[in-house]
Amino acid sequence: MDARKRLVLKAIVDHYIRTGRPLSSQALLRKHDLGVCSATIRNDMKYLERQGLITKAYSSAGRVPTEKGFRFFVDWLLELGELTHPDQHAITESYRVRRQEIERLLRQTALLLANVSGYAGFVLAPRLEESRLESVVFAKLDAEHALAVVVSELGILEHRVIPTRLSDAALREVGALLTERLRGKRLDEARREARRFAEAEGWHDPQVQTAFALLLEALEPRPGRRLYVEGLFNLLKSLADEGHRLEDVREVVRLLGDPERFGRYLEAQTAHTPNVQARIGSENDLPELAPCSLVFRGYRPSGALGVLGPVRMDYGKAFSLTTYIGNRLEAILTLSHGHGHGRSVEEALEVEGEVSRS
Amino acid sequence: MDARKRLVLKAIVDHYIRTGRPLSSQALLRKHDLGVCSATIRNDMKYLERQGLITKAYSSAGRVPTEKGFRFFVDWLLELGELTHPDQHAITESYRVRRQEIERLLRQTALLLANVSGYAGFVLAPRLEESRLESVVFAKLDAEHALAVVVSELGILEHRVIPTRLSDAALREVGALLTERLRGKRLDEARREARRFAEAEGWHDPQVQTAFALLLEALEPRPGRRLYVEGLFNLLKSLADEGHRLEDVREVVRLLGDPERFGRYLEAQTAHTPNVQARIGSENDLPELAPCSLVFRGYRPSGALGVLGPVRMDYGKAFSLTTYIGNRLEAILTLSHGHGHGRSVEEALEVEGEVSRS
DNA sequence: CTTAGCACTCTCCTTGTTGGACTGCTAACC
DNA sequence: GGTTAGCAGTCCAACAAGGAGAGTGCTAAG
Repeated sequence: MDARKRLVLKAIVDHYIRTGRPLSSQALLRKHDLGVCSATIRNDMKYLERQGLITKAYSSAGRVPTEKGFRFFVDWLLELGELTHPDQHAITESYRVRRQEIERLLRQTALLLANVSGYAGFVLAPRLEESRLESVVFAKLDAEHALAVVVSELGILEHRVIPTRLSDAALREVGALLTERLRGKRLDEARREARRFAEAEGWHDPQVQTAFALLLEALEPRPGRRLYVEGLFNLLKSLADEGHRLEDVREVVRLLGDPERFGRYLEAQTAHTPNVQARIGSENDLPELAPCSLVFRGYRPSGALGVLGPVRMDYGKAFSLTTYIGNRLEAILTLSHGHGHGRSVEEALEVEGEVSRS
Repeated sequence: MDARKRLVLKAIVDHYIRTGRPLSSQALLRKHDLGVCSATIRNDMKYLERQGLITKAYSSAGRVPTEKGFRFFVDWLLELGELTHPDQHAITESYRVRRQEIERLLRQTALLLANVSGYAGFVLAPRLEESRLESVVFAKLDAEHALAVVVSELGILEHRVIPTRLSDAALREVGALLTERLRGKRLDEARREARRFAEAEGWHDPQVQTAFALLLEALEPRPGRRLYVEGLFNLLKSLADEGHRLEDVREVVRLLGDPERFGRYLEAQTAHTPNVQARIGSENDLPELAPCSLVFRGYRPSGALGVLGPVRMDYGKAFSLTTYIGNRLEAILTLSHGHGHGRSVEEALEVEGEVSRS
């Protein structure tokens, strides 16, 4: 395909992304002076149409990109820019807010993806099963209850109120013992270990037995991974602009309300590569996503994030943003590795700043 | 208004709620044999129309209720039933899941409202400012960090990772002291007291000062109250069935994504009475809620919950459900009062069962 | 107050018409 | 070969017109 044809395709996609309208051969020339007349453009368009890259709504309408056209655009024509300075600034500011637990951090990230992109943003939490346990802490709340906190290298995984009459000192002892035995183990290993531990005859005190049982319950794997979705309104707005019907859109909302299903999908899609990818319209295996495009990537360890917008989304921005925020989040999460959890976000960002310039 | 006219109105509203279609005088007679002919019904309809209770889309269409008609229906004609047994069972089952923190409890409740009603469900958290502080607990996580937990009578209000090098013993001492001084105070009083405390010269250790500063930050009032919304898909589905356009519906979604605004509205609406109320369509002061009806109530202490559905919602079910779940939640929350927080939900439910029969 | 009957109104669906925006094609041109 | 000019052809979108059907409003009688 020669340069002019690519330019014609790019012009059609750009125009369609901006306006949502078809582009005619003459209108194209009005914008870009290619030094040829409209008939030539029409011939090019014909070629592109034969390739399945563009189509027309009816025989004498202007051309719009097909999904294949978007795909070609994304793969070959998209100019990946940097995020604008204000956007970068907003992201930095947003992460600057005090120390975070993993849950808040991920929700914040989803919000950020949504706000900056103008579409919906989502973050799939890492597989906590695989993170390594750092400590188990008990804190006496009142005579009858204590708080059990499970901390991994990623931060606080779980905190649960458990009923126990054990003394503060006894609780601390149990916590210390558990921490010593379980530290560095993956969560699932830790669970097995703790279970063996609880069943061992060595520990006769029924109070301790009960505390263990409850802790094990707190360690129990969640049915699915957590999924944070924000910016639903943005998504509805763009899909409305694109002329979609409420009946189709609501199925998208249903999917986003089903973390199980959507999470599994994201997991499958990021299994082979952590790189930024796009799934355009019906390229998505989930039929309800047909009106949408997904731009997403994996992040270490074992998570995924991205934005969900209309097929005619601003892919350039979506790609930059997903890449950028993915790097940030990865830096924040992996920096706490081995340094004790809860490291200040400011520190993480400073180091990340260096990393990103490398 | 005589009995037959009321019956005609009820028939029209019932039919409209079920099918979303207008009801003609003849169709009405086919359903309910009133012993009169269609012309009589038409006269009744004319009367109801003059009262502004029903209307017709055009001069020769059947009648549909106006919002005023719905209001009359809700106020005078609605037969308040009990929840069906399966529904009650589902609710009980759902609350039976282990001990909960307030956040999980409220989210769970919103989910329950959504699932049982088939519309969207929401829960506005109580004004935490007004709940009385029970204890402040610190737990050492690692050399550099500790977890600060603020517990009120409602349960765990806030937990934050704070950086501190204080020893475990010192932390416990600070916690005990704080608890002693602050217990029983309202959160805002406690904050002032803690601030005085921190500024008092008596405490010179900069470490402790820092810990205090961070704790104060954790006590800082959230910008707004928490709002939990679930079942958005349900809402979109009903609004779609009602023929609403995506453009209108998305404004509702926008509102629900703005806890600040929606929360303030609920607060204002429940300020005068905790009873179940309905706001039908444009009775709502928020213009974007015009396509919806709100059925809601307050619950002690100072919270609100309810369902958000289409104007042609099943008000009977919405009322029963909101009442029932409100009572349950109230029982769970107020029972923990003074008994130490985190009381088992099972116990609360048992007592609640007795209350509801009284 | 109720009824029967009829005229009337308005929607909904189909059909037709027209203007305009584009394309596709062909033949000539470089 | 690629490119151009011109023109025929296609299709939509908007509007108008007409007919069937559903349901009301009204009037006069019971």
